[in-house]
Amino acid sequence: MEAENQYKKGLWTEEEDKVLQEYIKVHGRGQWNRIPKATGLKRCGKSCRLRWLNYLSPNVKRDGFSEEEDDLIIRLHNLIGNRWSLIAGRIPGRTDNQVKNHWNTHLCKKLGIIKRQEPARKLGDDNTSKIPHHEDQQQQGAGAILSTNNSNSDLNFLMNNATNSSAEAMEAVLENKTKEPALISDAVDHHHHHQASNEGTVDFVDESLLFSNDDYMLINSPCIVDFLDAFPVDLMCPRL
DNA sequence: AAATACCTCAACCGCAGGCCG
DNA sequence: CCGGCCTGCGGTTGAGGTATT
Repeated sequence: MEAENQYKKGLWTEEEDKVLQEYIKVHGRGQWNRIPKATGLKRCGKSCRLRWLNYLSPNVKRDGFSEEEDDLIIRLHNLIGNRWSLIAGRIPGRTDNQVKNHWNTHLCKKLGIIKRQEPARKLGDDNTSKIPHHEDQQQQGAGAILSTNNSNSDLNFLMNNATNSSAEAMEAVLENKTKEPALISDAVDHHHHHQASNEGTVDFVDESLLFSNDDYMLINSPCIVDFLDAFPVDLMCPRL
């Protein structure tokens, strides 16, 4: 209780920023909880981390979002839902907070998405509501199916409701995800094949394959761009 | 010019998961 | 295995700025 009160809240001052920057210049990132003790800064470690990651880090871009970035965010959101850190990780210079704010303030409006008042339907809880409503898909994007929790039960749901060929594709992807990370192109091929033979259905791809390793799955790589092109917004949100 | 409404985004909060002793 | 600590994530809040009345 008392320990919490010793920390300041609210906007950071230039002075505080300088102190934090100096500390990180010398000691590097991490060990956030040591910062208040080491520097005398009246901020908790969590606050220091957030300030650095969202504002002070030289990697953070401060200018407005470009059309390309918007497009990327929309596509990724349709694929994986509110996984802001994953989305931000694919957009150089953007933080999860920036992406989240940008989505909530600009892109929602742009897409005409209305936030639902009722709690999100829990997958697996209710058999009668397992298949997403068309209306829901319109409002939140099919990616919202995956947004709350990509648990095994969700995965089972997806598998159960996928068409045979897409389920096979998923299985193939899952089998290979621990071995060859770049099998995404196979998934895309599979998708194209499936799309050609089965118009109007929605395929699924395991996000852990997509985002499992930062070293090889850069969003700007031809591979991931191909993949995103294979999942256009209108496919994921059929009547958007 | 003042009051009010609206918008944006930095920061906070609570929770979950990983790590370590 | 358990508990404590740390980090990271997503949802939410609210201060400050801007637009409107």
